[in-house]
Formats: sequence, structure tokens, C-alpha cells
Amino acid sequence: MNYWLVKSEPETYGWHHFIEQGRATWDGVRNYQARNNLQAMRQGDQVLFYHSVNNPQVVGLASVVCESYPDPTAQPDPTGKPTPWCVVELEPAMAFEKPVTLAQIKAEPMLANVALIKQSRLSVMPIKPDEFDLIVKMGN
DNA sequence: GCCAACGTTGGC
DNA sequence: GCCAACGTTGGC
Repeated sequence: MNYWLVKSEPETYGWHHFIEQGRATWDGVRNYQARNNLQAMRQGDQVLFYHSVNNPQVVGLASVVCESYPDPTAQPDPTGKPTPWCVVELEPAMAFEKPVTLAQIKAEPMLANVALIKQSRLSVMPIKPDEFDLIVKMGN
């Protein structure tokens, strides 16, 4: 089992949208590193759901319910090559009782190396198992 | 609203 | 292949 973190702006697609829909197609990723992470996701992997920009914090947990396939929202290539972009599908697993803020994550020495801090603009990133366990513990 | 980080584009 | 210009993300 692998662990991940995905970002979303709450005003565009927040946790409550996710809960209302019950399932999300994680489309629109247009960065190769993030795309590679999407492709590495496997059914049942656990995914931290992070709100960026306003009140940056981890708000809940999701799981991967469908592995990567081509992004239907990608512009078709005029030469007919298949799109390099892909999506996965996620379902909500659990809302955090207490969202874990970016400030808390930055203040925790064990989390000093998470990509969230090291690579602030990456929108889909892997999380190590012990880092994941700690963040979940902090949220509940 | 500002700005730093950083990915992409395009001229040369 | 280099690098300047530019656009976007996201923290503050």
C-alpha cells in the first residue's frame, strides 16, 4: 500500500464537494511529476486530501478506487498522439476531526522532509508511511 | 494583494 | 542548448 497527498483549492473543489459527489475523477493535472505520481497510484492506496491557498490544511482521507486512465478533459493532440495526461478516481474515506494545518506540519520535525514543504507547487505527491501515520494521528 | 518558486515557451 | 520572458501556483 502506498500513501499520497493531493491538493485542491477549496473554492474550486473542496472536501464538501467531494463528500456530496461521493466520488471524484481527479482530472486537470498538467504537470509531469504530478502525472507520474497519479500513474503510480494503485487501487486501495490512501490519499490525504489537502486544501491549498485558503487555510492550507489536510482535511481528510480518500482512497484510490480506480487506477489511471487518459484524462478526458485533456485537449486532443492534433497529430493524433494519445494524451500524456491521466486521471484517477478517488472516494472519501474519513474526514479529519481536526484538520492538520500547514503550520502544524511545518512545526513538526518528523515532517520536515515532506514534499508539501520542499516542493510547495507540486499538486500530487507521495507520502512516506510514517509521515502518513503521524498526519492521520494529528488529525484525529 | 504581493511575491517567491518554478515550469514552460520561444528567440537566438 | 541557453536563457530571458512570462504564466501559474500557493503561502503569507
